[in-house]
Amino acid sequence: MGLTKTDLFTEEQNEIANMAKVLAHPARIAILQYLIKSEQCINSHLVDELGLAQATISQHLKELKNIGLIQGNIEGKAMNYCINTENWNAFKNALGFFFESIETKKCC
Amino acid sequence: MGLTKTDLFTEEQNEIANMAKVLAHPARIAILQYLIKSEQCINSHLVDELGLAQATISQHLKELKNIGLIQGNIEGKAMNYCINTENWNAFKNALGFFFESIETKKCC
DNA sequence: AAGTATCATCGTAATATTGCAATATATAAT
DNA sequence: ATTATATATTGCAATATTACGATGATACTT
Repeated sequence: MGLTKTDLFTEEQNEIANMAKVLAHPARIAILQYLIKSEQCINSHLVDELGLAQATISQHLKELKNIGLIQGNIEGKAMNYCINTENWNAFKNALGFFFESIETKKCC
Repeated sequence: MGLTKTDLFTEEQNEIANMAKVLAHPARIAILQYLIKSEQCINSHLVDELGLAQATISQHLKELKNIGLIQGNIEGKAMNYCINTENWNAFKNALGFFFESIETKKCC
């Protein structure tokens, strides 16, 4: 079916899954790493850097922007994307909280 | 096309994406949270807990097992799944490292 | 042995994601 | 105004993911 039954799960569970989904593609990881490294960039740089078509990269950027991990500012005919630090930290904390929630106990 | 071009990216980028992909479904988050809470469980408990079909849950458990986040031990006719603490920590560190890699700088 | 319980696998249907060419839009340069 | 540059959007083809019924495999029960 391909249709996730989100109504079966808590809001928290759906949110964590949605955050993870945005990170679930190497191109988006590469974009984020490039943004982190260069502090800012424009789409055209990424086309050379990643080797994907311009349309594809634009699509990945859109997803990153939708979830709030990056933000874009128009600069002439170019587009300056950069990390949204506030949301980046929110992501880090949410996923960090999830991973910390385990108390190391014995198991089977 | 639906086919990720993994050869364009570094091994690290593909690994992070693959880790995120496993977390990118609320059912798998729910399973992990349930495992954390109850220390162990069997498939049949999860069917009651989650409201998904047994086949579906078995499929999600397989993905979690493949990536190493959980491990299963046969116990009679039941199956004891539990968190693989070692790999759990590896996940936590890898994603943590990724999120820490940013130095808070000014931006656009 | 026959029946029951638990979990995995297979086959299939439906939706989602990825990728790109073509096109649209907007600004800068000439 | 026309052309060039940079990015977004649209439409489409192909693969991936999700979900589940049916079936298979295994072990316990009687």
